[in-house]
Amino acid sequence: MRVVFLGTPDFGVPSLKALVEAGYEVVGVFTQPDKPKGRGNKMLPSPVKVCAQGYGIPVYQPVKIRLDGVEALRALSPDVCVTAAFGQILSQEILDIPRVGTVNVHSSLLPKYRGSAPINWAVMEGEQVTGVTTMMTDKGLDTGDILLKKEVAILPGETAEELTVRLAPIGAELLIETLRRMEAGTCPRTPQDEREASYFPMLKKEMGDIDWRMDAKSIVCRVRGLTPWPGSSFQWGDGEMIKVWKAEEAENPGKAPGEIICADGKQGLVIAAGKNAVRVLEMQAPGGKRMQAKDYLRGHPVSYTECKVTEEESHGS
RNA sequence: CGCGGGGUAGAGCAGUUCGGUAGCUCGUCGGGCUCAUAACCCGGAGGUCGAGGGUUCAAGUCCCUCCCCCGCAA
Repeated sequence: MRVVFLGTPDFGVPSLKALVEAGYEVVGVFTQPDKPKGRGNKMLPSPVKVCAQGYGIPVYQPVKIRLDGVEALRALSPDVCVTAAFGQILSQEILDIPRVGTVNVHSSLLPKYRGSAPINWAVMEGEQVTGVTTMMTDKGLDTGDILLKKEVAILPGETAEELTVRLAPIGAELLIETLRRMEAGTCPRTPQDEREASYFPMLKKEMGDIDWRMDAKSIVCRVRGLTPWPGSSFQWGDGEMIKVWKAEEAENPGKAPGEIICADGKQGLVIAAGKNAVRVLEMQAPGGKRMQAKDYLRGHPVSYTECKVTEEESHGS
């Protein structure tokens, strides 16, 4: 089978590797163009590109595949296309190119958590189980027929970042099984149940602003789900922004949301929330590195008595 | 050359403006107090101040070069 792989971040790498190692003829890899990234604005290739080059597979980086990538893809005459966190929307014209169709590896139990950040949202919503799904891509956003699904438990305290690392190889395995069964003609294919469907939007930086009026459990879930990007942060009164990397629920002796219950090297940092309170375990100040809250507090005495409480601006969108 | 912060004891920091004996909190080790303790008291160990060069009677501090780390923005 001639396979064309489309993917961009780390999540896709195990799938690409699995394809190659399972003996599929990966004739081309599409990935997002290199972008200036990181300190110094160096141009950085996507993880999938690096992996593809390691195998000597031709790499294509159209800005918008549905506009400037169609001919390149057609020229590869793939039997099947495989996508895994590619990051670009495929047009019907693109979907019509591979003979068998386009298989997508999606990191949730579809039809739940459609959208571009399923892992983050599942964690943010406090789910205890999620998984990966392979599906036939169609014109809609994660709406195609489901092929195979595998459930995976979300561990207590696990962050989206950690879960992504665990899910990626599981997705790769499921992908190979899916292709094998498709070739054997034994792969199930079932339409998604729209009544069960849920869609969650792309992450935005503003989602990282901690709203101390929410209950502590939700805040902790968001901290986990928004790791590593955009991260969760709050502001000391009118002072520095602090990024929270790790937190847990704690008791609130009756303080108002945003009030600092304690902040010293011995007791650690505890801030009142809408319900209960949040104990910050790992934090990071601007310009500083990530560290244990107690370590931070030893060298940075805190004089504020409360944190800025997110005001007015209506959330959502 | 995108903007900016930083590297000082095992950890987190102060000290650098204006050169003059290396400080703080915690940890650690020893001792004490206590029914007891993550509490408290006393004492100790632990540092090529990121690297190299320069200026100087004298450099953590001033000058030059380099290495490494981090935040923002994308």
